Amino acid sequence: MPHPDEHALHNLLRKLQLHHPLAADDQQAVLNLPFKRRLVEAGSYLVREGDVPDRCAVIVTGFAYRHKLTGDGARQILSLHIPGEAVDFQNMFLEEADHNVQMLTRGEVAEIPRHALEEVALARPEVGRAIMVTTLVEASIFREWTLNIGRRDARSRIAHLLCEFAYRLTAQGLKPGSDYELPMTQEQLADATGLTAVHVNRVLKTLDSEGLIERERRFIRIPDWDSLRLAAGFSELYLHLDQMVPHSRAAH
Amino acid sequence: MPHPDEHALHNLLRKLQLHHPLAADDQQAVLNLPFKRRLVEAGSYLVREGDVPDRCAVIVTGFAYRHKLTGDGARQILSLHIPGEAVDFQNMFLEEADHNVQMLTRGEVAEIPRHALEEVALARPEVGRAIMVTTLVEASIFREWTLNIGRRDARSRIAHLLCEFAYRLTAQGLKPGSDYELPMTQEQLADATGLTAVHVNRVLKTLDSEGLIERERRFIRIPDWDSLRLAAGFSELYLHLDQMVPHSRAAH
DNA sequence: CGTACGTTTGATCTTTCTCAATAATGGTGG
DNA sequence: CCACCATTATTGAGAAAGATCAAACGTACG
Repeated sequence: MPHPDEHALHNLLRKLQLHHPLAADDQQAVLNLPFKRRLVEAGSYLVREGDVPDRCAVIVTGFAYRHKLTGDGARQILSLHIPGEAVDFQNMFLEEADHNVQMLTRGEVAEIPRHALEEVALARPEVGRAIMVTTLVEASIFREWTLNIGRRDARSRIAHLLCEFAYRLTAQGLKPGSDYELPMTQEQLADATGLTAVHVNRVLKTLDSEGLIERERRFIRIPDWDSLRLAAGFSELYLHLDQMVPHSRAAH
Repeated sequence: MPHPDEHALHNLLRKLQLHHPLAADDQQAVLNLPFKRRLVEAGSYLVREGDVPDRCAVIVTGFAYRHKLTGDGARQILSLHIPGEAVDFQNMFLEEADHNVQMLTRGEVAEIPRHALEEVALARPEVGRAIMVTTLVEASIFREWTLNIGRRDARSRIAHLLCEFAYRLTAQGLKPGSDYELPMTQEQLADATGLTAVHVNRVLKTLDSEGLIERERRFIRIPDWDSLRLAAGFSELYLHLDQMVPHSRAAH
């Protein structure tokens, strides 16, 4: 939950500046963007394949995921999204959405009209660039997921996803402690890693018994960050968090 | 081979306009970009992980691929690139390349200084938008590959890659006939699909014996486009080739 | 407090991988 | 043009990771 009187786009600004710091007036321009707050249930769609995007949803609270389906109805989750992230940069300049974005949990989004966003991006080159950079970082994460699914075994894949999520939460200032909630069912975890739910369950148990993670409901605690990183083959360079305090240091 | 007196950036312009048509003066601005031609051997690197990008390579002739490696040295090919494609849009606005781009074949590239490209993108919003759109389409292809590797079986994966390559060649005007050369070893095909070379070989033979493809060296002929599409679960929407003549119609 | 959803577990099956050997192919120097 | 070498393609046999099927167990929430 954000502080009640905190600006709904504060998190978006934070996210943009993770990759491209902005001057005070550019910051203000982002915060001045028009938007409409909307409460959304778990499972509700923020974007549907085939939609013509006319607005851009920013997550204020809650979590979302991007996915697409094969002709046979198999689902692949393509990315996870946390508060502060704009889920429509990927679609905004295209005619038609090529995938779905759905809420993982209940939450709140701020919807910014597309034209307002385009106007600011054009009038303020540094804001435009911040959007571009943020979009490119997302593409970098897509690539890492392809590597993860294509070339790592089940144990590493899941460990990698757990590392990435923790890292991104920390970067966004959303993870004060050494544990966090991973707001996904094992079925969703399976669809994110190209596995089956049954196998995900077994791998989670293995990671648990190996002492790499501790689980309580969907809360994950990572007792030894370096061991999990090793198991995952995780390297955070692809997140392009240049100006960040490294997670491992923050955790000590 | 391009016509000898054809402009080296002609193909880039064509590619950009596949997704976002440009006015005459914007077109001219693209063609006026400064560049240096360079001959490159098969296997030479256009981008290396860790590079600070200061120029953007456009493929004039030949083919390239994008890839990254796990800590254990396993390679995942992330995308294929054909003449006219700019290989560095993904890195240009980031501090540091997070993956490699390597030539698949011998060929020629035109290297455009980064600052010149940024200047044009800024001075000419429509060119900037064309670059943005092209980059987003690339991201869409990354997502389709994740789906392909995560949720399709080996046969569909390979069929899908064959469909995509044919489609993109056609869109770029590089495939006049009903066959094409797929300039990859089976090992590279394996790294692109998350399989092993041995299994790729077996699947290719299966596709061949099923009559879905005919092979002669690395030339692929697709006798019945619709059957291969079906086997692949291929739908071209993710390529965002809005203004294109559909391949199936062009093939009739 | 019951129902739907999510998790856990076992048994068995299948795809794909691994290892290993052989056969083509293409390019190179003589 | 030919012989040679390195790379790539093909094939077989056996192993393994992960999928499938099925059932039981938890637990959140209306």
